[in-house]
Amino acid sequence: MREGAVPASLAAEAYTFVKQRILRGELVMGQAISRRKLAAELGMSFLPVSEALLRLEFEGLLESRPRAGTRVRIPSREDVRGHYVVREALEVQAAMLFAAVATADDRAELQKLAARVDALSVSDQSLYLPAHEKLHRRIAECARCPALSASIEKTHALASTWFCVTRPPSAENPPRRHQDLVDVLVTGDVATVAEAMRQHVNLSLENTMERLKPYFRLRKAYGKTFFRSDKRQKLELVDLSVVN
Amino acid sequence: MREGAVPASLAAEAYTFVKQRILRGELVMGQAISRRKLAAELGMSFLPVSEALLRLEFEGLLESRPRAGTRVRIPSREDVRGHYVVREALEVQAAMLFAAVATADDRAELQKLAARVDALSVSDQSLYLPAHEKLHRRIAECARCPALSASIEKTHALASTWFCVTRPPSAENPPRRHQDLVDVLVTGDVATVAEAMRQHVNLSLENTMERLKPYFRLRKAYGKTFFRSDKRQKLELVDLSVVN
DNA sequence: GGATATAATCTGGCATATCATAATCGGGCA
DNA sequence: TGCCCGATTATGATATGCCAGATTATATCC
Repeated sequence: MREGAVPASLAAEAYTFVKQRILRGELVMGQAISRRKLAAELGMSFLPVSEALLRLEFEGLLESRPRAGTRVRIPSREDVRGHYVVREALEVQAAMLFAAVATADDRAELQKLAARVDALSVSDQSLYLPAHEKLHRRIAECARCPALSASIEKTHALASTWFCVTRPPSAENPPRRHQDLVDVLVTGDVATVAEAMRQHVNLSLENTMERLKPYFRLRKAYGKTFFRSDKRQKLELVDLSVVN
Repeated sequence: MREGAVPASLAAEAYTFVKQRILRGELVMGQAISRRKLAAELGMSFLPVSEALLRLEFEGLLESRPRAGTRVRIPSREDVRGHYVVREALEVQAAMLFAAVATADDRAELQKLAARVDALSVSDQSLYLPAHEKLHRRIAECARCPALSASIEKTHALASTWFCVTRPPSAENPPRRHQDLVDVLVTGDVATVAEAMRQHVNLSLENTMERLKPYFRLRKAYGKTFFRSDKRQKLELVDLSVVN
C-alpha cells in the first residue's frame, strides 16, 4: 500500500488512487466511476485506468457491465456472509500461528494496539478504522507468513468499503472487545486462541450485517441498471435513512 | 470454468484458453508466453490477451516484467509454504462447515469420490488430478458458501501448476489417504474434522515441497532474466532431471 | 401532466500504432 | 574456443480512435 515514490506504472498509480478514494469514503457504495473522466483527472489515457479498475473489480471492490458502466460494489447478504466465512478462516489461522511463533515484543506491542483500538472505538471514529486494521494486520505479520498477510489484507480492503456508513455510537459492544481478544491471543494455547478469534470475527459479522441491512434493499433497487447521474442514488439514500 | 457457449468477451476467451493450457501441462513452469503470438493464434488483438494474462498474473499463475516478458511462474519455497498455509486455513474451514451442514447424500457421495481418488492415485496419474480436485471442490460446495468455494478453487488452480511434474509412483503415501480423511469428515465432530484436514493439507505440503525441490534452484537460475527462446530452459531441465 | 418514441451522450471493449527497454544475434577480438 | 559490444528484434506499456450498446435527455402525442 506504500506509494511514496514514483509508481511503477500508470496503471499502478490509478489503482492506488482509486483504492484510496474508496477506503477514505470519498467514493460510496453504488457510486458510478467514469474511466474517461478519471483518466483526464490523472492525466493519462483511459487504458491504464481500465486496467486499474479491472483489478479492483477482481478484488470485489467494484462491479461493471460491458457497456453500462462501473460503480463501487454494493454487497448482497451472501457477499457479506461469504466474506466473513473466508475472513474467519484466514484470521483464525493467523491467530494460531501468532500463538505459536510470536515473540514477547510482538505480544507486548499487540496489547498496546488493542488498548488504543478500544479507546478510539468510543472517541474517534475516523481514527478507529485504520487502527483496527493495523491491529489485525500486525497479528498476521507476526504469524510470519507473507502470503497469509496478503490474503488478509485483501479481505480487509474489501470490507473497508462497507464501513464508511456512519454507525450508531457503538454502545453495542463491550468497551474492551479487542483488549480481551488480545489477552487471549497473548496468553492462551492454540485451541483457545482459535476459538477466541472465531467468536471475534463472528461478532463483526453480526455488526456488519445489521449495519448494511438498508443497503441490501438498495442493491435490489439498483439491480440491473447502472445509473450515470447520481440523482436516483441520492433519492434512494434519503429513502434509506428513513428506514435506518 | 465452464466454457460451453460463446465467451462474454475476447479477454475471457483468452483467459480460459491460457488457463486450460497451463492446467493441462501444455505450458510448463518457466515457459515464456508471447502476447502477440497468442493474439494471432486466437485471432484477436493483443489487448484482450494482455488483460487475460494480467488476470492470471494476479492469481499467481504467471509472472511478468515490464519490457522483458511473461512466463509461467516458478514458485519459491516461500510461495509454496504460504500457499499451503492459506489453503490449510480455507480447507479446514470448509471441512468444519461440511461437518456442520452436510446432508446424508453429501456424505455418501464424498465417500465414493474418496475411494475413486485413492484408486486412481496408484493406477492413472492423469485421471487422478482432476478427481482429487473434484473431491476437495465437493467438500467446499457442501459447506454451502460460494465465496469459500471460489477462494479454494482459485487456490487449487494455482497449485495445479506445480503438479505437472511427473511424480514418483507414489508408494510414499498410504493407499487410503483420502478415504481415511473422508471417513473422519463424515463421522467426526467439528474439532476432529478440522484436525484431520489440517494434517491432510500438511502432508500435501511436504509432498509438494519435496517434488518441487529441483525447481527452486531453477528459479534462482532464471532469476532476473526472462528468456525468450527456450534453449536455456531445456538445458536447465536436463540438469534438473539429473538431480531429481 | 404523463407516457412514449427518438435523438444525443456516454460507456466499456477492442484494434491499431508508437515508444522505451530487454533479450538476442552477429561480429570482432583475444 | 570464449567473451564483449553494437545492431536487431521482441516485449509490455500506453495513446488514440472507433464501435455497438446502455443510459439519459428531449421531443411528441394523448
